[in-house]
Amino acid sequence: MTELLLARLESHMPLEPADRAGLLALPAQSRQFSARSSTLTGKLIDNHVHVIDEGFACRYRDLPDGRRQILSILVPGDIIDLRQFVLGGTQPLLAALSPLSMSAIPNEKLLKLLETSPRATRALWSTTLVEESISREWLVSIGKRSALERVAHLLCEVYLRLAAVARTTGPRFPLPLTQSELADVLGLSTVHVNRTLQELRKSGLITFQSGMVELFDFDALATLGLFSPGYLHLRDPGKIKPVPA
Amino acid sequence: MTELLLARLESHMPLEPADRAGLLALPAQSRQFSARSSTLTGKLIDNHVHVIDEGFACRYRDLPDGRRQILSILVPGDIIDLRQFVLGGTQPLLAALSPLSMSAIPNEKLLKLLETSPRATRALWSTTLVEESISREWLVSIGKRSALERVAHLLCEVYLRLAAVARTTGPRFPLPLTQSELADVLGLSTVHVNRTLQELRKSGLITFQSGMVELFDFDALATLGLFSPGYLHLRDPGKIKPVPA
DNA sequence: CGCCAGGTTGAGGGACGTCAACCGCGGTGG
DNA sequence: CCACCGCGGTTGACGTCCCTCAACCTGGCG
Repeated sequence: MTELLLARLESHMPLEPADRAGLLALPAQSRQFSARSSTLTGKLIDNHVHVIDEGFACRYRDLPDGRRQILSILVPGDIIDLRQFVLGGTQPLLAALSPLSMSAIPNEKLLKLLETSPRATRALWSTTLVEESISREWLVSIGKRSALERVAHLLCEVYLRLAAVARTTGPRFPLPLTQSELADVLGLSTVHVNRTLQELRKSGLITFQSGMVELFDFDALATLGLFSPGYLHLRDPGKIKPVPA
Repeated sequence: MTELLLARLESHMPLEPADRAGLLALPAQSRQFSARSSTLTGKLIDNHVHVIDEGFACRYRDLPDGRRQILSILVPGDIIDLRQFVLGGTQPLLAALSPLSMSAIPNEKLLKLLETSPRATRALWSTTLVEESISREWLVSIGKRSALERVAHLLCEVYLRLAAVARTTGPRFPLPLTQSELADVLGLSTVHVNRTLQELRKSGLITFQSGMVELFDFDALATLGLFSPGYLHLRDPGKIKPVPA
């Protein structure tokens, strides 16, 4: 099993050596997905739980008339189909936002681990609770934050989430979303996202070109977006400090 | 432990007799809260998980400048502080929307059960996943649905959730929210909620007075709100026909 | 009887959406 | 090697859904 998932689990709650060993003993089959923005549904291995090793994906829901809402952005270390595994039923659609590399763990192996390790179970449970916490913060964004605040908030969030899995280089990080996809994340129109990004650029707070973001002043952006990192449940949120302009 | 919680757990996934016995053996202390719209934070019993037996509550988040977003509506059978129990950290604020009756289960008893019953663990895990699923559907509402659609959708959701715990009487059910609170649920202003409710009343679809709702045509409301009940993960969604796609 | 929270109504405004171009660029094929 | 194509980004004009502000109304309650 991937080290990355282990780091993710431990970033939310501590584990004992025995749990760690059990998790590391899980067999993982590596799998690549190249197509961008294509649906992943049906391409994942049945009866396996997938962990993103590299790349970005998203969950989304379509309304009958073509409206689309992106429900979550998935980054390295995120677990794709835990909720399907636990809850069953139908889940939101999945799409790749970039080339993806994933590890697939057979459900029955995972099930066996969960039956013997309550702490590992709680660690996995925790990851789904953190995701829920993020969903809720997005509710606050879409419900109450202005367009400018929403964009600022999202950039802060993604920055910290990527920093936690060492996918940032200083103040820069990849965010392979088109402005239209960003609009579907934020509950805005493409045009308005465009104008909002321009405003942030003109303020000298960010750059955003070809899927790469640079944050020139994280603190200012956090203030602007009414961002406070508690909801991400990172154990060391203060460790990451931005590079000033 | 309350029968209600057991019914809730089994409404999402089947349990074995042993699990059921373990859950029923949990000691529960009953607790009443009378004040309406007051914060519950600090009034719950520490190191206990609470289950709502009767009444309504909500989770909410305040922004520094006074904006408020209600993140979830909690109805009988919902578990209040499972995520605190599993994940720790800070959680959204809680408020009572009506007089509340709750059962409190000591954390350590629950912990002991979870260590011996993986299936009960998954059942409880499932309840948090269903809540997440609801949060996500709210994201779709606030992000993409019009005001009229949002109100219609919410009423359909609450109706089915209450029906699942036998808190509806025919087409009528309690919804003890002011229009201003409804606005904070739906990401709208109070005034616009008022006008939207009037429109639904004039269409003959609903009545909504002093915290009681009556749905005259659930199917029409579901169609209007682009409502499809899958996300609630009820095992018996009734004879409600879903909206396609 | 008066207060007050909640509900209702109207006028006016603003943030964001829609529509429709146009641009720049990488990919592709002739 | 260049013409073409199409997607993503940008811009302007205009429209609208929803917000804000500010009354006023209503009913329950002390």
